[in-house]
Amino acid sequence: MASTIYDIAKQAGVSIATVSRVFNQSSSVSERTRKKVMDVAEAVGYHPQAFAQGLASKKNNTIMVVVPVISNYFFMEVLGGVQDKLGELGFDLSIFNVTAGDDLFEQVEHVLKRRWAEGYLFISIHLEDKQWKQLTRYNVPITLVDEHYQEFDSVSVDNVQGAYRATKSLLDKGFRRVAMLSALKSSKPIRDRLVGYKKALSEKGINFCESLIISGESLYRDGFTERGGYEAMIKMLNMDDVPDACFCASDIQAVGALKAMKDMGASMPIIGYDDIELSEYIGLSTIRQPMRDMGFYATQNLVERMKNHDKAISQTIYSPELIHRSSTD
Amino acid sequence: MASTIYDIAKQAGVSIATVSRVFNQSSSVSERTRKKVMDVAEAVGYHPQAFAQGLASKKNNTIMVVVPVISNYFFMEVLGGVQDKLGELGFDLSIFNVTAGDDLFEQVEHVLKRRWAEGYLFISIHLEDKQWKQLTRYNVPITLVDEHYQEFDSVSVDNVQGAYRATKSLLDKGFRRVAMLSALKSSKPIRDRLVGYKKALSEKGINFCESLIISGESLYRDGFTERGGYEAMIKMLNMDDVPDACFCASDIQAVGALKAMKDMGASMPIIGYDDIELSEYIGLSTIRQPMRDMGFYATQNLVERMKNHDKAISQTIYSPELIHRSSTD
DNA sequence: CTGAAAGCGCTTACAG
DNA sequence: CTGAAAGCGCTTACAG
Repeated sequence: MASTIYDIAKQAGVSIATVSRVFNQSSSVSERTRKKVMDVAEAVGYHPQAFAQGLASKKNNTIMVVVPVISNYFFMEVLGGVQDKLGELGFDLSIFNVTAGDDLFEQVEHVLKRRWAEGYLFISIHLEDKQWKQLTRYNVPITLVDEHYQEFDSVSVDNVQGAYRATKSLLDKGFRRVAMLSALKSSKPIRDRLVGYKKALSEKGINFCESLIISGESLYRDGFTERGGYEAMIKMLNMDDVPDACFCASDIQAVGALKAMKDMGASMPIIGYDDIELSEYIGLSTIRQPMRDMGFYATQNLVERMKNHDKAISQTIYSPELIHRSSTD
Repeated sequence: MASTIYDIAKQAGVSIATVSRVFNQSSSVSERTRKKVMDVAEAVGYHPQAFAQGLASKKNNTIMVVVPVISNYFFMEVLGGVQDKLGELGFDLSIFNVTAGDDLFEQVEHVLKRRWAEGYLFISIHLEDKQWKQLTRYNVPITLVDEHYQEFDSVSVDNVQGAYRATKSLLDKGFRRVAMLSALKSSKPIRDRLVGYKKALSEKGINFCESLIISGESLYRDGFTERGGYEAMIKMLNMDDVPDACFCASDIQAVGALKAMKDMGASMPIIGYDDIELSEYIGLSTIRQPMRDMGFYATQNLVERMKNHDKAISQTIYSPELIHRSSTD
């Protein structure tokens, strides 16, 4: 049977308030009392219980991360940054994984209502403005990562800019028929990246051609998978008029695309998006999103807001960086 | 101000016990009463609060996963499986990330003491038998993944066997100087895999040679990184007597090794370990660990134990499978 | 089927 | 610096 604050209090000959104070550093307790309490606590292996502390203090020292799916390179990297910061600050991490089938907004509201955490980090959760607006009434610290809404702090990367740079880098090399290896068309990153792609084309006076936007059939993880990239590239190589070069919506899709080219004995310059750790090792040119930094900074920002609810809202937008490697040589 | 069970009770004209019952499905409440309560609850957006439920019921519907580091392919895959199962069962997921610098056992005890969860999944947490033994006194459901101790349920893969098969596959092809691209020597997986490697050698009557066990310098994540593999392969290629073939302790290291070979204009058959999703796409031969299944099954097992503390302890050991791809052709 | 009441293990003004 | 006491928002026998 685990011991409670009452057991410790009795054994140490003090009140439960004192025991509580000892475990909450801050308050004043004489060194002698503190030691007495700690000795007893250690002897029986006592530790305050998270529930009870949470109920009584309305704090639980927990940050909740809400993501679409954990097993994805982008989230993995962002989470790495989140953890680095959280470890530093001594907060606990909880993860809520929204499921694909059900209503996203409902799930998000559910998380907020249950009040599991003191602060929430929403990673790649895309809602409509009026839905975000509704969430403001929960009046709880929220930081958005890879999304943007004016009433919450956010940390994101300019997707339009990134896609623009990627596409432009290909056009600058003289390629004219530049395809975009896409994914689920309705997804936010795809929509933004398509805009950047078009922008680069039009700047060069090249007409946009719908048939050059190609995606695979498998829509698991919205198509941001090796398989999605593989399928799309196969399609591309089977076109009557094969594209000259290709901008891939993510590095992981580019990995699949590379395999497809190999299997088909074809070759074409391609550039990815993300710069996952792996890309350096397979020589993939790409657009770098500072994923780890985003997670790190977003967490820091969130904790600051938790301490000061009235601080001005900050929108941090990273500039994506073009990374040249052999895949576009 | 969020509403409580009292507000709902008052507005619905019932007792708080009844409101509580409505939210706990199980108990009997007349359809009329239930509806009345639900209507009010919905109107004000009421939801029971996790803390209070936890305190009162000693349950919190949460499973805690304890891992060394999230941002790692192996854990990511295992976590994917955990999530699949958890979603199905309606449990919440919490993650505790043990930090590298501090005492592992202390951290693990800390997690258990705080009683955050109803069940714990320890992934790749390696302790000594007597330490595991000590944890049994917490008397809480624990399932081990990628580790083994007789008093807890566990799900693991036979590392000795896997390394043996990998090495043997190379020897069977006629290679004699087969190196092992290693990582932190003191880590459990490395120790086990070394045993399998040696076993395969001795079976063929080949002497074990210490100088063929090579690892990189960077020990971030115990050396299980692209960089670790890269550095090790560079060393290998610079040896006076370059090995004929190489068994890599993980796929991710193999990715680095492949790059090193390319950079050095060298080539050598290599086989990895894990079979991360990527491997198929880069043609890496490897030993498959069913990571997703392991996470899935371990979670199921844990939940079963949570429901029945007295069920017999089960040790599930998966057999690693040899996957042939082009890297060993 | 429903209510009154005790209790879960803490925190935190309020006094002293 | 320390204690008595109220309260956090629920659950759950116990009665009826």
